[in-house]
Amino acid sequence: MLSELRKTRNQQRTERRRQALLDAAGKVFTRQGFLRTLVSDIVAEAHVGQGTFYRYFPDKRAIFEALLDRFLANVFEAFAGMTANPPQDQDEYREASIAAIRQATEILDRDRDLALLLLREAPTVDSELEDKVSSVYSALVTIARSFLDRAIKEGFARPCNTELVSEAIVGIGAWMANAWWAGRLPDFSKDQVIEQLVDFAFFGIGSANNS
Amino acid sequence: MLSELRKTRNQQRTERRRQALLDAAGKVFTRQGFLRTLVSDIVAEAHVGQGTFYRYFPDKRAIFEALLDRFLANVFEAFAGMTANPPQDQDEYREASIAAIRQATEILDRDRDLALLLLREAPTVDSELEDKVSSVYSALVTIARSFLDRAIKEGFARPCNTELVSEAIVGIGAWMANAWWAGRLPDFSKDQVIEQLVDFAFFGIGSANNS
Amino acid sequence: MLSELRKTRNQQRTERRRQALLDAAGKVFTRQGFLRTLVSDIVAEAHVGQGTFYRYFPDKRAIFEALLDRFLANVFEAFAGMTANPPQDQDEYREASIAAIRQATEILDRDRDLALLLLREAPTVDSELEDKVSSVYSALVTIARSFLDRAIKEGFARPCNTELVSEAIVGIGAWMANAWWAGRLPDFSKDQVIEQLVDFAFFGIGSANNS
Amino acid sequence: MLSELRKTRNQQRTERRRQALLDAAGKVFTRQGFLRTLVSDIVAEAHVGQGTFYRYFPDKRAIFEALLDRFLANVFEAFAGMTANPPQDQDEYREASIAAIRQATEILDRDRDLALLLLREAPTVDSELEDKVSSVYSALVTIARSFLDRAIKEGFARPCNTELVSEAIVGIGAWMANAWWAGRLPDFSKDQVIEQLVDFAFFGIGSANNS
DNA sequence: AATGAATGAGGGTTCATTCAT
DNA sequence: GATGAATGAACCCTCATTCAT
Repeated sequence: MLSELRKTRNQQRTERRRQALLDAAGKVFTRQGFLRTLVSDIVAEAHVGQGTFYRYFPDKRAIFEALLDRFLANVFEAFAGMTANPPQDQDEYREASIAAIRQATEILDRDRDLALLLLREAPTVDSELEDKVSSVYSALVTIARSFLDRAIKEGFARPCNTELVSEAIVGIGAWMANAWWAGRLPDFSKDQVIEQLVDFAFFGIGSANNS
Repeated sequence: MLSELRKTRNQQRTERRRQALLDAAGKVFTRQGFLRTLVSDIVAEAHVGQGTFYRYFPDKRAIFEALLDRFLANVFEAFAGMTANPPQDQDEYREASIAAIRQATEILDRDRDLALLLLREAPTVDSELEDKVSSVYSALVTIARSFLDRAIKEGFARPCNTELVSEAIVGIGAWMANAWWAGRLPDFSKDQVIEQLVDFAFFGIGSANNS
Repeated sequence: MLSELRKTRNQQRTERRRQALLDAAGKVFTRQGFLRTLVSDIVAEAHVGQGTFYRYFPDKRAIFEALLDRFLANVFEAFAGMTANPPQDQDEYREASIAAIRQATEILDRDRDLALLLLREAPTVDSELEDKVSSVYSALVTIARSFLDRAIKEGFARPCNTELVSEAIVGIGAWMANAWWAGRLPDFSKDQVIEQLVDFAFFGIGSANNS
Repeated sequence: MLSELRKTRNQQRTERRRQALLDAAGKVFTRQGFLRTLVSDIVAEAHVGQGTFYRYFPDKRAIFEALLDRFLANVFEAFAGMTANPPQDQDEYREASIAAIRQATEILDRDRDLALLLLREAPTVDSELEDKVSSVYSALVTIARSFLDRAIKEGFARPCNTELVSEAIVGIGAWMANAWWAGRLPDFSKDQVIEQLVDFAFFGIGSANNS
C-alpha cells in the first residue's frame, strides 16, 4: 500500500511530466505547425519515449486542444481585470482602454508565437476547436459590448448597434495583434499601435470640421 | 500532325477538365478542409481516374494553390473598380465606400464558403501560401491607404497614421466578412452590417457632444 | 483497294518506324539502363506518340528483346568468317586468331555501349533473355572448340579438355572486352590487349625453361 | 533508464532481426531478382510487418547493398589467405593456385545462388554498386598480379604484361565460376574444372613440340 | 509507469497500357 | 495508322498507435 505522501509525489510527477509534454508540443507546433508536427517530434522534444505520450494524451489532436485550453485560460485571465473600475468620462474611458489593452498584450506577449499558431490553426483542425476559439472571441465581444452599452447610456459614446460595433472592435484588436506579431508592422512600437487604434475606434476617420 | 481545329478543341477540353478538377477540389476542400481531403476524394468528386489528377497538378498542395490563385484573382477584380471616381466630400466618400464594399461582397459571396476556407487554411499549409494571402491584404491596405491619404489632404478626414489605420480598416472588413460568412452575425442583413461598419469607421464610437 | 505499290510503301514506312523505335530504345537503354527506362522515355526519344509504341511492340521487354536479337545477329555475323581458312601451323593459327578477334571487335565496336548494356542486363530481365545470351556464348564456345580440336589433332596444340578450355577462351574474350569497353584498361591499345591475350592463351604464364 | 544487460539484449535482438531480414531478402532476391522483388515480398518472407523493414533499411536498394557488402566481405576473407606462403618453383606455384582456388570456392559455394545474383545484378542497379563490384575484381587482380610479378622475377613464369594477364586470369576465374554455378558445365566436377583451368593458365593451349 | 520496437492501414505517386478521336 | 489523354492497378513509404519488456 502506498503512503499518502508517496501518492502525492507520484501525482506531482505525473503533472510535471504532463506539463513538460505540453511545453514540448508548444515548441514543436510553433516551429512546424499542426499539420507537419509528428507525435515523434513531440516526444523527441520532451525527451520521453514514444509510448509515454499515449499515457497522457489520447492523440495529437488532444494535446493540441490541451495547449489551446491552457492558452485560452490565459486570455480570459488577461481580460478579466477589464471589467473593474468603470470610467466616468470619454477621456477616462479612452485611457482605461489603452491601459487594459496594454496589460492584456503584456500577458499574451510571453507566448506570442504559440498564441498566433493556436488562433490560426485551431479552427482548421476541427469544428470543436473552431468553436472554442469562437467562444473566446464572443466572450471578448460581450465584454466590449457591456462597456460600450454603458458608455452610450452615460452619454459619452455615440449610439450605435453595439453588437456589430463591439464585434468590429474585437476584430481590430485581433487583426492588429496578428499583424503586429506576424511582423507586418515593423515601423511601429506597440504603444504607438495601441494609441492609434484606440483613437481610430473613438473618433473614426471622419474630420470634426465636416460634421 | 493534328489540324489546328483539332488542337484547339483539345486545348479547350484540357482546360475544361482542369476547371472541373478545380471545382471538384473546391467542393471537397470546403466540405472537409485541406487536412482531411485526400486526392482520391477529389478525383471521386470529379469522376476522373486517380492518375488523371497527376496530369493536371503535381500534388494536393498544387491544386489548393491553383484554387487560391483563382480566388485571389477574383478578389483583385472585385476591388479594382474602387480606385475610380474620387469622392468630393465626406458624404460622397461614405456613400462610395458603402457602394464599393457592397459590390465587392457581391462578387465574393458567390464562393463564400470556399473563400472562407482558402483564407483560413492557406496560411497553415505553407509559408508560400501564407505570403500569397498576406500580399492580398497588403494590396487592399495600399488601396485603402491611398483613399485615406487623399481624404486627409482634401480636409474631410481626421489626420492620423494612415499606415496603421488603413490596416485596421482592412482588418475590420476581413474580420466582419469572416464573422458574417461563418454565421456569427445571424441577426443582421448584409447591408446593415456594411452601413454600421462604415459609420463606425467614419465617426468612431466617440459622441459628438463630448469632443 | 490499295495498289501493290501503295502497300509496299506502307510496309517500308512501318519498317522504318520500327527501326527508329529500336534505335531510340537503344539510346535510352544505353543511357539509363533497362530498369530506369520508361516507355515514355523511348517514345520521346523517337518523337512518336505514346500509343504508337504499342502498335510495334507489346511492351518494354519486347523492344529490349528485339534490340538484343538485332545485336546477337551482328555478333554471329561477326564471327561467321572465322570458320574459313583453317591454319596450317601454330604461328598461322595464332595470326588467324588475332586477325579474327580484331575483325570481330571492329564490328562490335560500333555499338559498344549498347553491346555492353545488352550483355549485362539481358540476363537480369528474364530467364528467356538469359538463355538467349547464353546460347550465343555457347555458339562461340562451339566455334572455338572446333578450332581447338582440329589444332590438337593436327599436333600444334597441347591436348586438353577442349570443352572447358574453349569455354575459358571465350570467357577471356568476353571478360576483357567488357573490361576494355568499361574503361578499366585505359593504358593499353586494343591491339596490345588482343596480342597479349592471344599469347597468354597460347603459351600460358609458364616459362619454357621450367618445363 | 535501462540496465546494461537489458540494453545489450536489445542490441542483440535488433542485430538478429537485421540478419533475419537480410537472409529473407537474400532468398527473395535469389528467387525473383532485384527487379521483380517487392519490399512486401521480403517482409512476408521474414514474417515481419511492412513498417519494420523501414526501421532497418531505408529502401529496397539499401538492403540489396547490405547484402552485397556482406557477400563481398566473405569474398575478401576467402582470398585473404592466398597472400601467405610464397611458392618456390612452378610446380609449387601451380599446386598453391589449385589449393587456393579450391578453398575460395569452398567458402563461396555456401551462397552460390546469391553470389551469382549479386554479382550479376548489382551493376545494373546503380553505378555505386557497380563500382563496389568492380573494386572487388580490381582487388583480386592486384593479388593475382603480385603473384605473377614475383613468379616472373623468380624465373618460373614467362615475362608478359602482368596488368593485362592478371586481369585475364581473374576473368577466367569469375567467368568459369559463373558458368559452373549457372549449370553450364554439367559434365565436370569442380576439381576437374579447377585443374584444367590452372593448366590452361600455366601452359596455354600451345604444344611444347611446336615451340 | 516508462519505453521504444513493431505494426499495418492508409495515403501519395508512378507508369504501363488502353482507347476515343 | 497515329496520337496522347485517361486510366487504375501496383507499389512505396509514413506514422499514429499498440504492446511486450
